[in-house]
Amino acid sequence: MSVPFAQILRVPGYRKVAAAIAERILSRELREGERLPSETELARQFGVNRSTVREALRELESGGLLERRPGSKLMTVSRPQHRAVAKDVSRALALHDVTFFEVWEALTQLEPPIAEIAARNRTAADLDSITAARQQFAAGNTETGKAVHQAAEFFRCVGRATHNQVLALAQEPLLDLLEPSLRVMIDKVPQARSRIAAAQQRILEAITRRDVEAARGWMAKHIRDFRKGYELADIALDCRVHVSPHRLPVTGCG
Amino acid sequence: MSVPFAQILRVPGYRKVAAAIAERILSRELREGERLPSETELARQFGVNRSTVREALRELESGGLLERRPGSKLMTVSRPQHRAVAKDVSRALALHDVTFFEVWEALTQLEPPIAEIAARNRTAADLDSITAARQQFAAGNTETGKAVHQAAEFFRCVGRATHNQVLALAQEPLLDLLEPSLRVMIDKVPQARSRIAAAQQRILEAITRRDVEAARGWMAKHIRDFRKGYELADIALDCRVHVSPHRLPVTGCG
DNA sequence: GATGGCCTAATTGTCGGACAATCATACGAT
DNA sequence: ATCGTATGATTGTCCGACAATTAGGCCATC
Repeated sequence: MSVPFAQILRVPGYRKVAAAIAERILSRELREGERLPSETELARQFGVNRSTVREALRELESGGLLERRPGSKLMTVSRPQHRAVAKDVSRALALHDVTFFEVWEALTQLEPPIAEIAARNRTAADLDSITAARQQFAAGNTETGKAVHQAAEFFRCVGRATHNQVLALAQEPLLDLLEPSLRVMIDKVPQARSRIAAAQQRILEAITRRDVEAARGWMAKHIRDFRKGYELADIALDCRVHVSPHRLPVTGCG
Repeated sequence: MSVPFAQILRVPGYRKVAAAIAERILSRELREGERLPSETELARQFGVNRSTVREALRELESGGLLERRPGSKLMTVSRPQHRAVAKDVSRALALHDVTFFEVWEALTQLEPPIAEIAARNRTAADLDSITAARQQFAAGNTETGKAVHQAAEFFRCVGRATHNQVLALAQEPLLDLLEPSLRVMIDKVPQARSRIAAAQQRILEAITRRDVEAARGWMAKHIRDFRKGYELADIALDCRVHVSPHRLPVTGCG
């Protein structure tokens, strides 16, 4: 057989339009908060129909490059929010049959360094937010769903304290995937709440006195403890993680 | 001031349709590869216009939940590809003014554990692909762009060898963000190629004999070396990373 | 001067219909 | 069995339309 021909690629117009707008955003030609022209105007400029423009806008909107400020009509340029991007990642991982063990292993590797760097770089404001998260969890008399959310929030605050966006974003999907199983665990294992609260306390103390070694060590122990909790709760480590679907209706009740 | 009222939320139809389809995909009711009904049929079922359905499809398509098999008309359900998701993450990070230092620091924390776990879990097939990637880079007489891509490919192969999708996906955005600056570095620092090749060789050897300590250690050194290279190339660590925009035209030349 | 009401124009969300180009499929010819 | 053809389905794109909402200007009132 001779050299195969390259595929003929037909790119639909809505994708070209989306790509053109996306390029201007990525090149900072369009800056955050800037308002996009109206759909009619865009259609005129690109020389396509408004329907085509709208399909392109949906693509950009879904990617987080455009958003509509609440109560506003025109779309504004925006930077994809970390939470939204993380949701996409965790959704992808869940669809790829990621096991709980994989998530736990990643946490094992990622969280201790995060704690260490947080101990090194944290500011007073970071301490405040971590403390607040810890206290909210330690209050403890909340329902399971909220408690789980608060436990995740503690990790998020520590992640932000690293002042490294890459690390902070990297842990977000893990927290998403952790959440559902953590909910089961907290319900099933009576001592889980107090153990988590104690771990948070020690981590917070270490970060407070900038003790990088202790912060890393306690965080490592904290993660190891999770695994024990899962075993106590009879949650198999090799079963698939799930993810709550409520992502697209960011704006809730229709 | 009294308790503020909740915002009135009006969810447009195209988003409801997208959410409804996404939910069926996430719940595995619609399985991968399954073909979606035609737009007309979907419009009939949802009781909306075809234009509305199309906007919803663009949203799902952009999120990677739907794709069109090449040369096919109907959309099929798909799981978001890791590469595509990673592109979104790196794009988001770039737009959030992530500095090169942050990327490097994340690599410092993430890659050594990946090498260690790869050394523990690698199969013979993994060794083959890592070896192939190493050889392609070591051949060395390629142009800069290709060389950079091959260097990243080495990391990818090691990541896959961990058999942990979470870790493998976590490093992908870092490689995307590394690429542009690595291109500059390889061009400016003459000895860069050989040093990278040597590091790859040692890492590969360690992974081959399942020496987890050595794998972690050499990888750590490899990453530290990157930093030296950047200093030699006069690339400031606190400058923003960039990302190539060619993401949306996955299908190239229009 | 600030506030609130009112009017007009602009904008979005949605609809209906239309058509060319392409794809899927069955049928028939060689 | 392979190739050409006819037919229907599907997508990409267009046009035009309309209700609901928002933006912005103008004016009266306090």
